[in-house]
Amino acid sequence: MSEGALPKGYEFAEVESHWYNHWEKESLFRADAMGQKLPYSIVIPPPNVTGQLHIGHALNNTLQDILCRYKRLRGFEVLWAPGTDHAGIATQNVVERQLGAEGLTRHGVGREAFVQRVWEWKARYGGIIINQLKRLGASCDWSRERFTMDEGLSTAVRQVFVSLYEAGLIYRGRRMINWCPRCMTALANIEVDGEELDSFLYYIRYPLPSGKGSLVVATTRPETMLGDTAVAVNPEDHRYRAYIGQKVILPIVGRNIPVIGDPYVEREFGTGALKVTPAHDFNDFELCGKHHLELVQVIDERGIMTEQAGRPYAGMDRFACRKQILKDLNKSGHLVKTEPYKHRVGHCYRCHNVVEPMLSLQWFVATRGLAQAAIEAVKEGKTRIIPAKWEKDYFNWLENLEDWCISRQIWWGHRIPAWYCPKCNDVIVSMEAPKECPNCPGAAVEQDPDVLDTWLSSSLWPFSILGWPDKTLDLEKFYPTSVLVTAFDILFFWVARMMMMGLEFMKEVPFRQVYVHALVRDAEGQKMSKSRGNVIDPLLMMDKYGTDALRFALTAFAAQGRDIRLSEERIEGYKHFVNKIWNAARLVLMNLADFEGPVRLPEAPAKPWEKDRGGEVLGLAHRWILSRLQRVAAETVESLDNYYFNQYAQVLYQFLWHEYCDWYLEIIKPDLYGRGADAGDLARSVAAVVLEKILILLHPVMPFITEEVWHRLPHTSGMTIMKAAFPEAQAEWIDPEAEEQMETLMAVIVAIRNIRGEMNVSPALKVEVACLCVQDAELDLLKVHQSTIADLGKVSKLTIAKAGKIAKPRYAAGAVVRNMEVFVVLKDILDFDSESSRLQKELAKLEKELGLTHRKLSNDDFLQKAPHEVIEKEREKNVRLGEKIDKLNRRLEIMNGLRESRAG
RNA sequence: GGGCGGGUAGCUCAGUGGGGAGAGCAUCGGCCUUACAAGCCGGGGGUCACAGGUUCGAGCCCUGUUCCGCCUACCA
Repeated sequence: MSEGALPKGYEFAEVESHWYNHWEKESLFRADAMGQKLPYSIVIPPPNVTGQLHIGHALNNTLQDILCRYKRLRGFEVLWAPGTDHAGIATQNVVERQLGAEGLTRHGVGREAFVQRVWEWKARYGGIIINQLKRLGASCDWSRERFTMDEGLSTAVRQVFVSLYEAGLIYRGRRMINWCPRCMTALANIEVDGEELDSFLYYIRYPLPSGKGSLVVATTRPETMLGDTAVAVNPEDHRYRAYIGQKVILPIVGRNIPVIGDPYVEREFGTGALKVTPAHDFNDFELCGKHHLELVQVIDERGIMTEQAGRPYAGMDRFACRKQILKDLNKSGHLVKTEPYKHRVGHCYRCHNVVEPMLSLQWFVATRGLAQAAIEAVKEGKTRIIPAKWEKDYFNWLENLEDWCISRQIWWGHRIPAWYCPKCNDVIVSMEAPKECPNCPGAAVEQDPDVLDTWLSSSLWPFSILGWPDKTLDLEKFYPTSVLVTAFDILFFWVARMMMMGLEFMKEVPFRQVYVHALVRDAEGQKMSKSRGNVIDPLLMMDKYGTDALRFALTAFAAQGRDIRLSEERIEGYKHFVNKIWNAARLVLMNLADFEGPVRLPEAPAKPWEKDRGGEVLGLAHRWILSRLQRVAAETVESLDNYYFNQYAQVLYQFLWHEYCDWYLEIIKPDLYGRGADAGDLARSVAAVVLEKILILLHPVMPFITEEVWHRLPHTSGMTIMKAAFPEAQAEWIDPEAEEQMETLMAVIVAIRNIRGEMNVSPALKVEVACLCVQDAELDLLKVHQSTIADLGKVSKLTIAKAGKIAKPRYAAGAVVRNMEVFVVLKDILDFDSESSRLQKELAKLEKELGLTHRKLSNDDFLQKAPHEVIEKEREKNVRLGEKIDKLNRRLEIMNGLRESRAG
């Protein structure tokens, strides 16, 4: 990858692996906690150790990488701290499946051996996602890579548990929780996904013992009737008021159960009568407490009907039982009717099985106080959520937060540091295992078999990854972190909990800002998922189009507050942009190959272009491109500082392609080829310098091609682009005059091309052009740049004259540009009809515009109330349009005259 | 039920203090012009969902309607 002319094609695969290895070898991602630079830090949202890089990761990490690379270029001490999450249930499930394939079960192999298996699995496959992140170009400091089950992080978890327990913020209690019968563990409320199901509402008759009358209840879960211990009605409901206090017979079972009154019951829903199953429903459990009802558990932890469900149901699967019950109720005439019904049913977020509400002894975090602090920190602006609309959801969630169930009945995870004495039943919570019960000398204690919710360890991530509970230099330098970059789907799972824990244990927010980015969806707006089969695999995309193209595509679509609809074609499209960069570089470097002189940009005095630089006066195109470069640099900073990633991508795309390539390089080609007046070094210097700056500006989003081309530039002498100086915008190079003049010049050229195109003149054919100017300034401008006009407009003979000094060419198509008239002479080929219709079309457009300005200017209210500048602008526009229209009208008259004379 | 976001060119979307409707892709026409056909040059295409309102002026602000998407909730 040496200097010199570039190969014809850009070989991204080779380049990407080469440079990534180089960066790692040179430790360019490593942060120095002792460094003097200002810190900028991000902790990665740790991917599951079982994870495969999906498109969401690709977006998330591309954005983080952009920020990190950008901040490095701007002189910050950047730490992007990476790692993976042990993902308790998910990982356990993966290894269980693996065991299953071998005909084994986790209970069969036993706890210790199973956990050993998981570690082996992790050693073997845990690095996959990390390598995929590297493939993406992620500039994480891998020397600081952590895993949530590392020794240090495990210590942090225990420390947190013990502290919260001692502070009374962790407690153990028997409560109603969500239970996954597949994973065989408790879940936190947030880990339950409500999925809408097409189901049925079943109406079941509960007769009165007297035989006279009955109550009909409506339910979606008929199998739970086996555990009913009451029927509830609304006490205000006159239909049922008389039943309150009486008993009804539970069909099939034959048990008498009371009818109770409670305002919780909705009169309008179903029949207005509700069957109460306290052991299997959150609300029914509430009623049970309030009305002192019995509690009958008919479904067990595996989702199997219990003995209490009675024959023949005991031992049946809960769904099989539902079918059987319906059959039986139907037979006995208790099933009144069945109607289709759509409702939401809780599913395990890991295995998607239907969860069961269950009464269970679990550990909880009391969240009220922690949540309050997390709310206040955002309200006080200590942490800013961007875009701000997410703050509302954040507040809302925290305000309604219930206690967090943190114990899981699985084996893979941080074991709960609680021990029980079988003799005195005391609970000992401590960092290390106690040798014996402190109350009962000699009594061995047993550790709680459960492990902690994965999200508990994740909630410590911003400080545990930096070494807490030790007082480390990393914590000192990099906590609080600068920003957390995440999708909204883990705002509550993770972000809110990090806020709570950070504030509790560090007494300081974990991050100054939270940037919430979009979700990547497919082209139809559907969430990407394997089951839908609509996933775009980022690895495949990198294989096909290169990492830079994928990153650029994601970035270009990362507008705030909107989901991304991604399709493969768009990624492919940005491969063209990568190609464009490569070819622009080829052109420049081709001409630098034999370039002896130093590549240099003149120093920037107050007005650099007014000084004679040893015979080299900076020409218009150079002044213009350098001026535009300053603005683009400023826009880059503005975009990235505000997380307008799409704007960042688009500004650079536009600048490189449509200004630098389409105009600047085209204009200086004669110089590069040694034919122009300004021949030589200056054009090469400016072209190379601007290219170099563009590469730096693009580097955050396209790290690979920028580094590769950078090294081919003659003056970078082996230095990495990662250590280049960021091209801060320099006001003294901003040159409004050059911008204005270039615009005029470009407008003239576009006018010529436009006529050629519309009149179907072959690009191979050079034409004669006349430009008639009113103003001296424009006349001079065109004269100075006549060779450029001739080159880019493909002009054989260019006449530039003061209006009125020469006659307007007769057999020509014309256009009005600013105060000038541009004519393309088409002596033999002019088609009067098409030219006249072209002019008419143009006229119609202008007249419509004129009508609008005219209406505004004849409106007194407008003249009185609008700001002066706006009125002035409108007046100028009015005059300009009027003149243009006059000219076109005259032109049209001539055209018509010519047509008649030719016809005659 | 509540909340949020969206409806702008054929498609996907920008439009971040109200003041001339934009881009990319697609499409059409013309070009192998020695960086690039993965390219160059040019063209066409929009009642900014609908209806009101505020304003001299609304894609943008307000109200209502409608369609789509998402999030949330204890009507079983």
